[in-house]
Amino acid sequence: MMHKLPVKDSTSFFENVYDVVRRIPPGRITSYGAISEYLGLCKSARMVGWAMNAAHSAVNDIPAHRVVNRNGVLTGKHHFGGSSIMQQLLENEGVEIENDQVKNFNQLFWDPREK
DNA sequence: ACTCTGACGAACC
DNA sequence: TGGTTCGCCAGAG
Repeated sequence: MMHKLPVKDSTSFFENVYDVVRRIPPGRITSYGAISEYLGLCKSARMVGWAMNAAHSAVNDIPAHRVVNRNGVLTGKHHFGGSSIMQQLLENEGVEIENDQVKNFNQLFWDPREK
């Protein structure tokens, strides 16, 4: 049978985003754009951030704090229930942050294609 | 069916 | 250098 696909299947871009984010190693960070590019949504980085917002509601252990924008700025920090929660989560992993921006962004950047 | 909204990013002025 | 506009497209109202 299976004439129809399940309501939500693994091809859902939500799942794809979550899967990538979950693979971000602690102490590393990546960008919305990198994820969207990796998923073939290259010009739809907004969708990634939007999926993350949905993930926030979900119970999943999604390290959303490891996803920042292309400049390494913690643009999503206000979605963690506090103004500095995201920053503290990152600092707790050894990521240095200054003025809401990740220091050594280029060095800590994790490319989804790495592994 | 339509309009508005976005945790982005790049182009444009 | 920096603010504005546009593209992207799925959800919500």
